[in-house]
Amino acid sequence: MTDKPRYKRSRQRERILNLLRETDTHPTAVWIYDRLKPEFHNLSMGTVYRNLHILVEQGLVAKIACGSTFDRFDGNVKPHYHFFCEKCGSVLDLPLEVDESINRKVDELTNFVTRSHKMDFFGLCDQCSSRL
Amino acid sequence: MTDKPRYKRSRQRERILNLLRETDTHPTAVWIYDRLKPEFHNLSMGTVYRNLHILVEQGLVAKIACGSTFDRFDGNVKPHYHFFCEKCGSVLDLPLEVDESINRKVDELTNFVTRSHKMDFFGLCDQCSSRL
DNA sequence: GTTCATGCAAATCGTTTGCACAATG
DNA sequence: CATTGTGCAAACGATTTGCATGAAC
Repeated sequence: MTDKPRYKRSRQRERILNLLRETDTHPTAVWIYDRLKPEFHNLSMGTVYRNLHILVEQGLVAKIACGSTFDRFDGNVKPHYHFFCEKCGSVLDLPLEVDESINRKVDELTNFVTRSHKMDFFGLCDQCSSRL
Repeated sequence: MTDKPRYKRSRQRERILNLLRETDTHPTAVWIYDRLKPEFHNLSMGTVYRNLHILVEQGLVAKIACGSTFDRFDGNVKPHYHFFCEKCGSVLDLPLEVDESINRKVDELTNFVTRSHKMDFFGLCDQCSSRL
């Protein structure tokens, strides 16, 4: 067994975290890469992914699994629900309150031990629905 | 523009559908492939994926996007929620009623037009929680 | 100076696709 | 016979990893 790593600071990781905290667009790894490339002109996708993984592990960033194609990342780790626009593909935060009590409801109906849940909504966003 | 295809019957596709209807384990493409390989000894993953895609398009099968790694498929197309065991990885159906009214609630709180939602629960399944 | 992070390229994994041939209607 | 389905292998896209070098502590 190897010891758990004690992470050292890295300019790249700090910028990735800042970037994620500055936006609410739930960026992809390439989006982050493209944004940071001018700043770190030798940046590689490996570095982006490695740091995203560390940030998720540290609980500073959330990974959003949307479909099976690619991941998005969220600098907002407070529990909240997402809306996926089926037309433009954007991912938006919902002002809907997170209902933690529903976890207990599942426990009552089953023999499972529920730790969390997530809820995703699908449809047309603000912009796309007004352009119909 | 090409015309929409008029699907012909295929023994492979019929077996895939039956297989999915006979199980509630939400199989992956490889699982289906492995099951059907003895029956069709020249079966290829391409055929499995192509047929799964057609079945989804026909509304006979649902694709379950879990995480970003691989897909699972569900022969039960009636709306229902899923439970993902974080220990053994199994995916289970929940006897929780699907709350369609929550879509309208999102519409009231936003300017979006919500067509559907999905809810996934995470924790320990029956078997895994009793073995602690 | 030991450990962790980086950049690069190659590898991996699930899935998709082009093509020649077989099966369906 | 016109069209769709199959098997095979190659291609794909997102992500991961091995390795030598560089930065952090």
